[in-house]
Amino acid sequence: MAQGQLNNSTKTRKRNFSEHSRSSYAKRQKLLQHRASLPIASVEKLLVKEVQKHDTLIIVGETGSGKSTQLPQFLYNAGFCGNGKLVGVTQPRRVGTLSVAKRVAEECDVVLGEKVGYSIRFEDVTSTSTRIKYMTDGLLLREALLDPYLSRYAVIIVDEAHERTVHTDVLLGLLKSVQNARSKFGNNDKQLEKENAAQCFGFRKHFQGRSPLKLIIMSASLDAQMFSQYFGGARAVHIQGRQFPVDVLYTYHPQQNYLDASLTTIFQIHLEEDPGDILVFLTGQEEIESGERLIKERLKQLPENSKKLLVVPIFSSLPSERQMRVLVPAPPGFRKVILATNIAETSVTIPGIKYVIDPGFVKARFYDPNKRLESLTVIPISKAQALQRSGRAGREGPGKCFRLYPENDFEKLEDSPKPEIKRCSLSNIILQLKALGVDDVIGFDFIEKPSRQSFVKSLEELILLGALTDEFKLSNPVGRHMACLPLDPIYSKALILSSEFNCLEEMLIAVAMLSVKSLFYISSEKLDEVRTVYKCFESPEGDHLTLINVYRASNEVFKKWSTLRTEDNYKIFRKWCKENLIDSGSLRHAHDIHSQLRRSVEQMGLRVASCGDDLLQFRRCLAAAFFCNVALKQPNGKYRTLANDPMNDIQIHPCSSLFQGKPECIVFDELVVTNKPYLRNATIIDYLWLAELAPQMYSLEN
DNA sequence: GAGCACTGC
Repeated sequence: MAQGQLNNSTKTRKRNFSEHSRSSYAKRQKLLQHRASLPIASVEKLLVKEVQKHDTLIIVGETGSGKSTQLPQFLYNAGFCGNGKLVGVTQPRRVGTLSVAKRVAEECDVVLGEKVGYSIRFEDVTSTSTRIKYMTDGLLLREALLDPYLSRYAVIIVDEAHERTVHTDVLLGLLKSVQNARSKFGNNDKQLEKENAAQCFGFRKHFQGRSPLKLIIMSASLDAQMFSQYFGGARAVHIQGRQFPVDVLYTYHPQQNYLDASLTTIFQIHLEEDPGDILVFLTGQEEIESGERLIKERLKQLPENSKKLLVVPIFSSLPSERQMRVLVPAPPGFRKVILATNIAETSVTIPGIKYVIDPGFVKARFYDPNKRLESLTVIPISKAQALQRSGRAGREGPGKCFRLYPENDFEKLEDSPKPEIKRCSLSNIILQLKALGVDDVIGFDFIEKPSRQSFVKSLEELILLGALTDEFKLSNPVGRHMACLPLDPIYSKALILSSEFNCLEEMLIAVAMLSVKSLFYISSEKLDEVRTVYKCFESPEGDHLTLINVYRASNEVFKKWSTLRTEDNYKIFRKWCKENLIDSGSLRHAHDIHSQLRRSVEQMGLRVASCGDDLLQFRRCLAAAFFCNVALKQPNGKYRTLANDPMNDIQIHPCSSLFQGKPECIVFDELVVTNKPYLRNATIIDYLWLAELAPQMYSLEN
């Protein structure tokens, strides 16, 4: 696929060269000028020297320093890619990866996929000539499963490390041990080779990985100290950024109602301050939608000849076309006010912002391993987030940030948010580490270690699922197969089991659909409409079957487009989605996941068969895999989970097809607390199946 | 009878 793209682009370039040569020359001059003006440009030699001198380097680069685009080029030019080795750069997000790679390819004047390439899930735009490779951190982790010493890389740069995603944290630990092992091989110590070979499976094939690995961690300032300590006192270098000054203003008193205070501030800015757009950080969809309504009401009360204000919302579950609206400049005479979640902190950069309003809160997810319970809670932001938010006002010129809390409250904030690894289930991480040859996962060198209880609960789950033996070893073939699939262990188990239940075809669809969040875009106005449409797909036996119905209904129009990618076929697909109030991006994503999973299970030699109308088989298979997620109806009509720390009085989520029917016994996908605890994506099972299908957890006497 | 930040393989 990458090859095809390469050829195409090369042809296009040749054909258009004469027409575009003049404008592309000008564009290139501009690019080079921009490069030379970056703060990092003046320290190129110094940086290269530091990398040559130290195996690990922490680079603290402020926004606008050019570190992500320039440093890899410096290293390439300094000869770090000798012997066909690569400079790898990891990023936490797909879009970021792609856009930096594009930019660098332009700067190097090469076709993307040649010297400069990128690799993200579903898209590998690299070739044998690629030397600078941008990728998501999760993908490099997957790569480590195949090549435990990451022997192709001379340098690995971990960008945005301060965001502390699970992938980044695991990657840091892994890179530390790979670096250690590779420098030891450099000393040619046979005994150590043997020891390490025992630790990392697949080692014998990878003898090339003997040269030392250079490691560069790029971070924001507040966390540099911690990274340096973690890497044994590694040297930290600071690079100047290029930001405009931002005036930070605080309130005198804490605000009771921050939404109300935000509105007051919006109008104050709108009526009294110079032109420039406003960015307001709120916590969720509901808050943003009511904020939008309230602003429009207040606007009506302003005198007719007042300045105009355009309200634009943005949050992740908004379909991407509507998200794009924030990038469009306000029409003449209008000031734009953007109501955003923390999507605008890192994922989306909005041009034209001069004013930021920061109430100081964020919605965060937490996980309770004992109850297997996720919760979404509004909490105060950290200092790092507050700085990130105010920085959004100074990208194009001097700006102002209004923090809706007193200055001494700022001092009380945590430095950084709690890293994700302390807020999620460890089951998947443990499985990955085991597959990488890390036997003692609790002893793994995490930069911050999750709680012991969290390890214990996930280890228990993996043993119950049959992924680990009673001696905590990865089982063969079940555990190995599960580790190969890019899924949560329960989903992987469901796929593996379903080939025995003759319903792998159905389970592939169900798992792909469960992996995609927010398939239906639901704004508060369209609520009833969504219900009516959803009814056509609804299965009385539960949501898993409903999801399968949606997928199958879309299959015809999707297949038509995916086999012949014409604009017309795409329109037909989009029209179908629109009519059924489904987010086309999400559905497309589900189809992509489905085909990736299908390839994987076929490679494992599993038999892809359909159970046809025998849906009992499918539900029995769900019970056999999701036995940790079973709930029983209580006399009061609410539900009780059967985990070892059970929870009472939970409701099936009202969007479920089982919400009204209230069956006796269900399996569910998630237990989430928002305003109340809810069970999401439920399907009816028979309680009596459990003793037969999951005897490891349900013996007959219980 | 309800709406859930953000990512990723």
